[in-house]
Amino acid sequence: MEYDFREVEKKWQAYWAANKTYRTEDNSSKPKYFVLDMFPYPSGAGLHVGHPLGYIASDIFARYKRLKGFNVLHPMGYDSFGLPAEQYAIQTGQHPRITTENNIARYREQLDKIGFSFDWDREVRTSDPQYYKWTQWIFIQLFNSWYNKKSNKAEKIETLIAEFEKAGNANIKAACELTETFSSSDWNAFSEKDRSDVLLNYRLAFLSNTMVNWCPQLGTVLANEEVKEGVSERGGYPVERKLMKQWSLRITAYADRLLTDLDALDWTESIKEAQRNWIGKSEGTSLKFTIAPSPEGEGRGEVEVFTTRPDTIFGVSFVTLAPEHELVEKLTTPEQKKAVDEYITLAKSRSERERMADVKKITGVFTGAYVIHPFTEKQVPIWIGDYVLAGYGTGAVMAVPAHDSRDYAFANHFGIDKLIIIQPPVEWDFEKNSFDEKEGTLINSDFLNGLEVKAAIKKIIAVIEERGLGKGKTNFRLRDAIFGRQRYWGEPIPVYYENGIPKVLSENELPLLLPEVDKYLPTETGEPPLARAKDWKYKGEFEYEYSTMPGWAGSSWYFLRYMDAHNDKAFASKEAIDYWQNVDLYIGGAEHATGHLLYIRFWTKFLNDLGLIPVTEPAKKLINQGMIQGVSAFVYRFIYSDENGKPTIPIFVSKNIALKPLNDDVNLINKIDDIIHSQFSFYEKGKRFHLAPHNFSKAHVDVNIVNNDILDIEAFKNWREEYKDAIFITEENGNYICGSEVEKMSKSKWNVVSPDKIVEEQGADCLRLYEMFLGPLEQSKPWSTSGISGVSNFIRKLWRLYHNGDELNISNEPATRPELKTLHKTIKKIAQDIENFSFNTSVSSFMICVNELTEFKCNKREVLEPLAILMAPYAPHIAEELWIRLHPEFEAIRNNAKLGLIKPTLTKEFSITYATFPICNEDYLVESSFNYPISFNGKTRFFQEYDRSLSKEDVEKEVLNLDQTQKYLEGKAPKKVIVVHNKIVNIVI
RNA sequence: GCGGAUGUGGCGUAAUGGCAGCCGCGCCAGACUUAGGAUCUGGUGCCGUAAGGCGUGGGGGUUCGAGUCCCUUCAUCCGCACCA
Repeated sequence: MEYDFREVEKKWQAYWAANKTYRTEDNSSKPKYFVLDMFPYPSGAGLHVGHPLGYIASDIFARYKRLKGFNVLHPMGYDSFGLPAEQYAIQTGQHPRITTENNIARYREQLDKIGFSFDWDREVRTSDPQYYKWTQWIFIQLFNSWYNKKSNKAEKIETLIAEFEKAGNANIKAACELTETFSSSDWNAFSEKDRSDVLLNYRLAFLSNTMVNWCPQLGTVLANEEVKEGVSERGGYPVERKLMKQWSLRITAYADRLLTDLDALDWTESIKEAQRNWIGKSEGTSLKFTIAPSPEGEGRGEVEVFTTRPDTIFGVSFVTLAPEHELVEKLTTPEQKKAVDEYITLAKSRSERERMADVKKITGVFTGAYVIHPFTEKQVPIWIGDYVLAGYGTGAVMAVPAHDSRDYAFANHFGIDKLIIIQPPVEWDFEKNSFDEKEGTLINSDFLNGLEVKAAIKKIIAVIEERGLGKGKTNFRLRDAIFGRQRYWGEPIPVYYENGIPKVLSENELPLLLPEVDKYLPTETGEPPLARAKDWKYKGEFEYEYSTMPGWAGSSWYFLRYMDAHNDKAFASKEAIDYWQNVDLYIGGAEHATGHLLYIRFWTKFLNDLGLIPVTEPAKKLINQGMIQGVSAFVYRFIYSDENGKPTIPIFVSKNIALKPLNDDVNLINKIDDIIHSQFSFYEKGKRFHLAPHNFSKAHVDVNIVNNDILDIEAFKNWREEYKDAIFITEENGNYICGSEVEKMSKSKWNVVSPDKIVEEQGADCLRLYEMFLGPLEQSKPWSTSGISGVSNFIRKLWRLYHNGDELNISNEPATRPELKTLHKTIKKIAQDIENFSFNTSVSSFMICVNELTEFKCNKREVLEPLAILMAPYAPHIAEELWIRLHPEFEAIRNNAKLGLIKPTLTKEFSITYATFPICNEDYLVESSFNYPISFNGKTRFFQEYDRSLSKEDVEKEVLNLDQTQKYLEGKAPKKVIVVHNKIVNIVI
């Protein structure tokens, strides 16, 4: 009888669950190993075949480590706060909690069918009050902390207050935007509100007026990484810039550490590079320009710019301010006021998307004001341009058109002079381009003349600092992380307002539960949904903060919660944290490069600063699995309407007809003509039909009703009510052919393939092996099931190796040397592959191994028992079944297991999960002779076998004496003979 | 524009600087047969009857020897992008 995967998989899944086979103990004499997957957001579409890719890989690794004698923590949970459930709630009124719970139940069911070795006793859900209690708790710690630049870490806010009381803020070096200094007596005289305002400038969680990405359709602000190409990542709605009072986290305080600590991490270079890019460290100089006095002679202060090229100071021909710059209003002359006001209104009205779409479009306006060049004393005009960003540097730049391409474009557009002050080392046409490189010799630059660029930068910084014009400064592209979302389905921010002063809840008041609301929409006055909650007041009196935390809050520390998931005294116990430390192997998608992976590092460093955890990084090693893309299917709908402009019964045209060039369409016109004539009397011939490509609309169709591009027409008619009576124009053979395209797998594209079908039809082990067999883990690839039969056959072949018909057929005789060679070769390969995360090559090694053993007709226990263990990480169900069959003495246990009668402690020992990974004995791999490839000028011509112990010199002698060698030498003497011992012989003629 | 990655049969892919194409799919031929999406055997990079020749996106280089290292160029994918 064939291997019955359905029965076997079901049996063992029930057994593992009943006996908690994968439960992890916190205290163990074994070394620890923490394997973590990025937990999923439980979406309504369920698990698709892309999800398990990473999970299977991490599961293999976790199982391997168990076999290698490690105490493995391999948990799973859900990132269960988020937008889709809330959008669904808005549409249907169903509480997001219900939606989320349903989705989680479905995910769990799907995950269970794949045979993962997760310790479900440690499951976390970010939307669980027992979990988000601690998310809120960490927020409170952030609120109660400031960043001390002297000690280079976060400290309790009390230390800061104590210093203020003693000496004001003069000696404080903090990550802070506040520039005014105050003395201790000032501080002591401040009102409570003043103190609160001052402290907000220092707190790591703080409230401030900031430019935010506002998405009107979603009714919320978004973080920078939630905005892609000017539209929201979720939903694709337009995003605009807006000034709002918002909670933020001072991640910029950690910019330098987040950057430098990357070097020591075993993460892929591309992720590290993406983070470096995102943090965007840039070293330069701040520089003050005095504003030329007004015609009335009054001084008007200074404009401060940031530049990385202070050496180009003599090439400055104008200064540009961002439209939002605070000096704009003050500077603008009466004559220019109208133009400037118009420009600023225009700049504001442009959405982010428009602004980004026409990056090349140069806009700007002259303010009418001038600054005085600090060295030449000449007047330099001040312009406004939206190529200057308000949020970066000082929001103002000194423009050097000859040596900066953006300034160049601006100057060209407005006809401003360019001053060439660097002699490029190569021929350069300044009529065509600016010369931006940091090389060349300074000219027309007074005391910098003759210096090379690098030397000039050094010298000018010294001069600038000496004259007090500015100083060396480092800027980061990284912005503080906006933390409030005007949404319902998230963690409430544990803050209330007492007389306008924000205050945090105390620990024993946590969790601050998410209140019930009547609708999940903003209020009529534009307040977030939480403002709808009835009688929701702190101590019945004070208003709570109405915004909730962003999606990334809960995921920024979850790895710690797995260590001690049910603790209600702390986010995790000290013992658990000290034992588990941090994640040894983290597997997840590369799309989190600048979001989640930056935030989780930030929170880890923060918690470390407070002495709460011993590590400064969340994960030692990170692997990014590739994305499994979907192959979308399309139908081509012929667009037409009746005389009232209403669409009538849909007509779908098969791909090859729809995509035919225009001239070939006569038949189609006639065909559609006939159909229309027979169906609709109102049709006027020739009036509405002009066949052109735009007559077709291409629409996604559910890939599950398409097979090899052929549409299941009946299923399609039932798919949507409006297609019930649809008409199909098929290919000649009667098939309707769909178009196809590779796209990201998503519900909206109807290309989601769930793993369920494969598990149902081929088994979980087959899915696991096949997903690994697909190719290197880190590579993205479109999903395709062609080839799965190879894996399926392999599993049956493996089974037959252990069985004769229905009976187990195992011999206790000693194995032969070739059999042992095959086994040990495989042991070595599998161990190497797993450690290199090369799971695809493992699968082919298994195939080779089973093919060879089948050929040997090997049924020796000495070989087949270790083989079962090797297979166990990849195909745990069949391996477990073989294991118990190999050990008939476990029969009683097996029977009891079916009844769920066995104590967990007892069963664990009998599960293959806790067997010992076999050790490769190299002795079996070595052959006594080696078959040398004999090559001439690098081309292999024939082979010759020699004893491995034969020396290089003797091999050379022997080879040269061979008849075949003489044949290829054609009587000539070899110029050179290279013998690489036990590898190759190359004869150069 | 900057950064990261990838280019190998019909397809997915494999090769510590040492026989290019392992393993699988597909395809071809055959065996068995209760006719199946089963199993087994053989073949399958391209050109050529063969001997042989040509082959890892293109060009160049290092080397006895290059898919692999170096330079250059092209193509595709991903991330960031007016960051001064």
